[in-house]
Amino acid sequence: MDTTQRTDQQRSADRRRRELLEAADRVVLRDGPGASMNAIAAEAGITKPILYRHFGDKGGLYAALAKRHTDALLEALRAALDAPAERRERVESTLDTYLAAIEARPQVYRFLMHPAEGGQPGDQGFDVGKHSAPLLRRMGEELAEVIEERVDLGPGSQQLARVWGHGIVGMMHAAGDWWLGERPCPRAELVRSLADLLWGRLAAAGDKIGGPGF
Amino acid sequence: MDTTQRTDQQRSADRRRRELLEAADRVVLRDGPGASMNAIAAEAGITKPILYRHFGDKGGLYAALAKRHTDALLEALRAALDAPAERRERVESTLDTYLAAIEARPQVYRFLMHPAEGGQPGDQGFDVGKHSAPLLRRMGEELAEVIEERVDLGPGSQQLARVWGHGIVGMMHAAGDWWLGERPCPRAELVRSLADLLWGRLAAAGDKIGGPGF
DNA sequence: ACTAAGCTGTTACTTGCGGTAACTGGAGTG
DNA sequence: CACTCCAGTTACCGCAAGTAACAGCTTAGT
Repeated sequence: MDTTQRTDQQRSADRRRRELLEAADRVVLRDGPGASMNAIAAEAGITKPILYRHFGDKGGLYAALAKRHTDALLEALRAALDAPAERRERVESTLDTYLAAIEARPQVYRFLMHPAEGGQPGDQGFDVGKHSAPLLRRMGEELAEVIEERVDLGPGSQQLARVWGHGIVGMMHAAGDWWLGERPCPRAELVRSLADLLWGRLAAAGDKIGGPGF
Repeated sequence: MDTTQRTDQQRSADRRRRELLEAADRVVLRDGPGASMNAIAAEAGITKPILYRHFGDKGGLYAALAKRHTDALLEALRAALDAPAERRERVESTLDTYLAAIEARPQVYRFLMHPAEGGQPGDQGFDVGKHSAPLLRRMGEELAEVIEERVDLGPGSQQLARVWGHGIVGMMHAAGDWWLGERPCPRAELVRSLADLLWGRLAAAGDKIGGPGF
């Protein structure tokens, strides 16, 4: 027996797991994030307990599912973040990468960020909250690292970089979410507007009429 | 019959509704957002169907509950936003108001923003997603209005103001969420860091060592 | 005073989900 | 051939949302 056999089993288990995840992906993208375990199992051509053997509980499946997309997105963002270019260009490219991703696959995005939507009444969502947050947190932490590592911020730089990392990610996320819902302008314009904000245009702008402006 | 009688009934109904909401508030703050309708009804000293008569479904109760806190918070933010002071001071005051609010009542905050957490396995959360978003959206829109109304942004100012409104709110939210979880620094420092970010300090800072920084 | 609404409240039920226990059939190994 | 693993199944439990259908009290109409 042994190592070879074990690896064989493990391989087949891993393959199965991937198949299950792909099936789950299809269902979630079709039925929205409120898809039931039964539905996912049916799509995969099997029944519930198998899902539970592989993923523990619904949160586990959700986590595994989210991890795939999350990792892919983070990879893309890292690339944009590490590209050789000036800071402004790099910021814009990162923003654009993120926005292009959520624009290209809004279903995935809504699953990651706003699970437990789009269901009929009586719908109970996934095990929300433990997974959408992590994506934003991870993005924030990664951005913080890059900032701290490349930008000279003087004393207290680490703290500052983390605040900024999470703050910028939140800005990107909220603006992207709103933009995705209303599509008030082309992507490039949104990117430029956000970069302008980060570049201090709010502080530089003059007051409009009476009294001190915001 | 009629108006007088109706008003009487309506008054008593409204009072009842308020009592129910207060009971729901207590339960949600005690048990987390996963509280069951049964538990809420029990806290109010009555049983489920009454809740359903008053609020339609769980989403309705949730919405009503969220609206109270949301309105209160927005009121406070409006005050900070409209105070007579310079722009930077006003921005800091608004940030501080928001952060003070979530710091003072983190349970309420988590209920508004991250419902469907803190439950045991098998817990199905509230009807998430339809309510946490609205708060952020409303804040974003209000901020956008204030910006557009007071800051001179040249052509395309309305679009730009909305982008910034949602972006800034998202920044505040994400940074606040992270800060509330880790408490890495006093509130005042967070406020200053975020204001610095909005004031373009990221753009102004120099690169650290090799190559163009972020 | 008696009945008819109309309110608040109840108990008891249905439905549908997440999650689990216990059984079934087939493939490899002495 | 017996024995052990597995993938897989059916059938079930618990629990929460939501819904009848019924019970009592207050109030109005005649």
